[in-house]
Amino acid sequence: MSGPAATPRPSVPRRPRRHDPARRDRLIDAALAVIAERGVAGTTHREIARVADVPLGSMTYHFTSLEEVLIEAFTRHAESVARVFDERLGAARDRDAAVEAVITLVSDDLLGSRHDLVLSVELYVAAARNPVLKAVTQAWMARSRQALERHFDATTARELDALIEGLVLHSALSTDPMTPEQIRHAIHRYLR
Amino acid sequence: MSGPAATPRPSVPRRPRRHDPARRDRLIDAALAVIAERGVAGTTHREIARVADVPLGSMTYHFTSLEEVLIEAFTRHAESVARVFDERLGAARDRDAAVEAVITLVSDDLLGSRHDLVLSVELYVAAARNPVLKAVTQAWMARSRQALERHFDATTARELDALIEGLVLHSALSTDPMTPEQIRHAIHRYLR
DNA sequence: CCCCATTATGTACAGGCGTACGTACTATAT
DNA sequence: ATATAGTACGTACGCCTGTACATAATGGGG
Repeated sequence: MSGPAATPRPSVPRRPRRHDPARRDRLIDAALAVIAERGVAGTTHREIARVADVPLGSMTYHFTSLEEVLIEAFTRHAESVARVFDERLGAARDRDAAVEAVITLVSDDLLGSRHDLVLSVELYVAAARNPVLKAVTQAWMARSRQALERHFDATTARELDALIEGLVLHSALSTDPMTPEQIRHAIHRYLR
Repeated sequence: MSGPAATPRPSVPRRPRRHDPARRDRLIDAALAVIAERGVAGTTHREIARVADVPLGSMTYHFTSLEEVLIEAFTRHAESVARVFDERLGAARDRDAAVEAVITLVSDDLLGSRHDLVLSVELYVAAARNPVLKAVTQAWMARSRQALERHFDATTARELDALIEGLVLHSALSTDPMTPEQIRHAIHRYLR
């Protein structure tokens, strides 16, 4: 019989170590996926680790606390949405084009992704209790308003921003969300 | 020496039993207070019991689960806000008065209470994952729209409702919330 | 090529959680 | 006055959590 030297079969096999330089980034994306699916309340170290397929210990190595994970995740989300906002409005060359950009923004970008929609509302709630997240939210809002001010005066930009917020949230929670035509109608009526 | 009959000093004194018929109601209000202060995520049987000053066992006696507590609490919140909505708009006798009612609603009733504000956003998030709470939210929205339709056509009512939502949420999250004059300006501009 | 700082991995621990349940008390109907 | 249903109270159990930490492996700078 062969000797006991033939890999004594450890009761719990240690999984092979992986070379994974972008792991921290992946963890932040995994966190966003978990938040979108289960909410901040259901977001745990273990669940994020499961989704990203890394051991639990990896979470505490890359982040000092769960709060840090949430902050990094929401910062990334806000940045991502704000960038789309900037791009759409930056590409508009006159006021009419800007109005169309806003309609597309609401109908396609914001309402098109349930993922992003849920993340935004989760951020609003979290921001109510975490000063850092509140700052993240405010920076995001300021950036949106600034993008609108490329085409509209300050007062209009602020009010239009609020209207966008309302249209999106309202549609998100409704059984029959507003159609793109209805979105268009509302925005045109306000800007008429 | 006196016999051991002289109340043998139980190591943990049992608190006196109280006659408390309205306890279940109080628990729902306590739940709303906890949700407003700590969020749904921080709402536990024990915390609600602490706030209401009842033992833990009282929670499981009056409610079959924590989810039931949340549903009852949010239902009460929605009902309370909807009632104010109804009353304000019901008292308006013409369209101008209705416009004023909407402005008061946003400036005073909705933005005036941080408590209610937080509860509403918490409900939105919870509704994204709980079908019962989603129904509660939708019934509330339908009722608001119906109240508006006493004075405005259906399309205007829906759009105005969205604008209200946006103005409130936007102000709630901002460092410098909109003043009543700014609220008035936005609503008049949309309805002009 | 080798060293070692960096990264990966598994596990232990203390605390909080929802829920179940046995017991004690009391208001009310009889 | 007594029986009973309803309510109040305390506590135990198993599970999951965030976090700390000991150990192992690797790849890039000298």
